Amino acid sequence: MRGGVISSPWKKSPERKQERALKREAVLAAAAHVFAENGYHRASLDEVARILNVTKPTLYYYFKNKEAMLFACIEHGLEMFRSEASGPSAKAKNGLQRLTAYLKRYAAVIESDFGRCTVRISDSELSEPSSRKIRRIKSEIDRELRQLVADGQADGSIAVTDPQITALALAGALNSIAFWRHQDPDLPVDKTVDEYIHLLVNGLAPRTSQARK
Amino acid sequence: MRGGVISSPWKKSPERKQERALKREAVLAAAAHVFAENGYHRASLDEVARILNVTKPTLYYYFKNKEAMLFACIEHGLEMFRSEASGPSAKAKNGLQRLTAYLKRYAAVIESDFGRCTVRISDSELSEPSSRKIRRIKSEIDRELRQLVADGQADGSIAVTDPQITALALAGALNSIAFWRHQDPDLPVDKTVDEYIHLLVNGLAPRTSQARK
Amino acid sequence: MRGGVISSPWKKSPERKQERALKREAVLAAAAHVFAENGYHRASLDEVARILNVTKPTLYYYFKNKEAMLFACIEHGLEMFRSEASGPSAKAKNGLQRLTAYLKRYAAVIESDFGRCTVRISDSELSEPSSRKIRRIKSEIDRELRQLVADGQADGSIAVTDPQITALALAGALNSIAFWRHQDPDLPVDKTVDEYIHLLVNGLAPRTSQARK
Amino acid sequence: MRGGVISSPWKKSPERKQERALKREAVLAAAAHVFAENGYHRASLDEVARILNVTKPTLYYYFKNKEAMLFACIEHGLEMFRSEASGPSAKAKNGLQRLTAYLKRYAAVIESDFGRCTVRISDSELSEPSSRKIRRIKSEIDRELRQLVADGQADGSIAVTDPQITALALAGALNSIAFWRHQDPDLPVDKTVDEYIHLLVNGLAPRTSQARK
DNA sequence: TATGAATGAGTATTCATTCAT
DNA sequence: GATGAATGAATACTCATTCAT
Repeated sequence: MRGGVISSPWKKSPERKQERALKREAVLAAAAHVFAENGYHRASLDEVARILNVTKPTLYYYFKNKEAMLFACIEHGLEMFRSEASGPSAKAKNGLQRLTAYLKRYAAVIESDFGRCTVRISDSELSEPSSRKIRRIKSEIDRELRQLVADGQADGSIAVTDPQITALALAGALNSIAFWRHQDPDLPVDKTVDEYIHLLVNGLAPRTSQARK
Repeated sequence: MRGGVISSPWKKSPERKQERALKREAVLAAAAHVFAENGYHRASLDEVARILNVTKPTLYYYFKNKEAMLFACIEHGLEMFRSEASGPSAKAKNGLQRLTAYLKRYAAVIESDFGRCTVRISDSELSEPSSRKIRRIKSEIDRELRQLVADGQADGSIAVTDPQITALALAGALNSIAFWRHQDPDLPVDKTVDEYIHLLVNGLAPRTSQARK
Repeated sequence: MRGGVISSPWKKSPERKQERALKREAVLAAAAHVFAENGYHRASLDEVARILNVTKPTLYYYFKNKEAMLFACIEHGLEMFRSEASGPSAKAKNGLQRLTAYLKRYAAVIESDFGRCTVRISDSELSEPSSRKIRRIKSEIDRELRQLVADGQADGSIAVTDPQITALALAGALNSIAFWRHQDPDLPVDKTVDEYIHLLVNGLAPRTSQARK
Repeated sequence: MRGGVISSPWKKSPERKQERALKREAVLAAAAHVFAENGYHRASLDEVARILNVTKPTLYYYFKNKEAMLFACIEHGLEMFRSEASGPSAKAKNGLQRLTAYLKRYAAVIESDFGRCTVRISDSELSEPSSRKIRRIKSEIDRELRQLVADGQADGSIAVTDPQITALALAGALNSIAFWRHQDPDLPVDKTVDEYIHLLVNGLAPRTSQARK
């Protein structure tokens, strides 16, 4: 069905020489896809296996658990967010510009299966230890975002009162893309993200002296 | 466990005089709570029943299905959004003020179990006919929100380019509250909502002539 | 739905003065209908109640059990068979004629809900004591039928070797009507029964000197 | 309990080498047994599993559904009827002889679990699509039987007026064996079938010139 | 008498997970 | 490395039955 979306290293025909790591990644990608689409509980390992042209037990060769898969997916997604965070924003002049650039990259990550599944799936689906780890990473990301806001406050390019809540609001607004995106494939993504960010940067209220973006 | 959260008309001791409607509402409230907490699939009717001090089949006396419960929850949640929409915003002068007032009430609804479960649970959990009904109502709400934005545009109190995407962004930002709210009970709700709305109204970028809210 | 088939003494409107016996009969008739249509296990008391415009617990005022209803139905059905057995066949001259007349009446009973449910439903659905009672009555009926065959043998009007098995075959052939009758409502009943009996009397093989019926 | 009736390829001790097809057949045989004994609704998959020394979910490895099991049972039963139909009756001289031979084989099939469950269980237990398929096959079998009767009419070896109803009566008489057979294990089967067929061929009425079978 | 309300027992079904091969 | 086969645990749902009113 969606078999085309993910390319499987098993391929039914025997190119079966790939290294374990590669296959593990393929499993992860397939899992991310299914998790992103259905959420954790509605996602079935049968479907993951089917996408990969593999049988279910095979998945257990690469992951201990369904939960381990979810954990790896989220971890990977968070990694994407973090690596994007430290992206090529050096050239940007001030805090607001750096934040804006970051938000764009953040939105791009959300478009991916890993991003969507990271954003959509609640930590509470995981066991306490895993959940704790994830929350730790998430709060680091939060902190980074908050820091960007604070930086902007410091250099006067951003004017808000509470950086923490602002960070939540920013993330929340962008995260929401993960939820309706796949149902509403008509809306052009790029334009949407730009509009989102424009709103967040400029606000609803009209500006007398347009210092637009 | 969470037995305290919901007050049950059964109460083990037989004050069994309540009308069916009341009990049905209690079932609904319990279901909304469990759905909001766990999502649809992870929610078990056993837990709903336990909260109410009732056995599972009793639930079927009031609802045909698990799905029927979810449908009623979402319908009820949407009803709350809609009735709030037509709230006391008459006094507000311009479009932006009316929109702001609306967003505040919207955020209040999200705080409730019904609101949270309406926002958190994807339509795709429902059967096609039910899903269609829900989507219809949701798009009406969307339209109302969009209309508020457009009104503001018309009277010059709101400056955005695309009212539709703006509406999505506004809703998305507020909806995100439903996802972390219960995990992070430290943050003060009112302040959070105010900050959210302040951000959305004024944007990140500082305003030269502060015409604050 | 099938509410029209059975006339209910409750009638929603209050002619509620009938005697218990009458109502009990109505319950029985409704039960027989549902049993005949669906078999014992697929038959639900909800449907019986619905037909009667009554609630389920009411049925328990007239019968102890679902099983008691079935027992009564079968008992009643068997009673019909037996009373028909002793019908106006006195005028018939010989054993074959009396048997033929009996088979016709037997077939008529099978057409009724009681007959159908008596024939369709296996004794093994009942508890041992009830089942035993029913089997006793059934074997009496068998014996009567067998006797009719034997009588015919005695007066030379019937030529078979084993009256018992013959009786089973006769009953079996007619009973089969109960199974396809309601699905195939096109076939004319009378003609069918006549044809059945003609076959049983004359056999497949052509007769040189047609001493028809 | 009835564990002895069906031999299970699982056998608790692991001779686990059998092919899937074999096991699937074993499941089917067990299901047929339980269906034949209890009817569809009273039959529980627990019992099927118990007979096979297997857990219930295992059954789902071989069949999608309880209904799928029933469908396969009936289909298999019908297949038996059809393959018997085209049995070694070539040597038979005339239509009546061919029909008689067919009826004997038909009766033999009815003795089996598949035959009994095919005959005992109403199509209406199946979903519409399945039911339709079954009805189609059944009517083919009916047609074959009818054709045999008609052939006999044509060559003068059978004298009846309506071949269709005659076919129904013949099948009905034999089918009835499926209903009392297991309750009355004393009666000798072969003799019973012979007697049935003798009755159907020669009729009750004595023949002046005995052209017996 | 009749009913609303509730329940216990049973049943089909799903799915993550294991294990021998 | 991969799979066929099997399972345990959970879960939604049905239905006959009871009981207070």
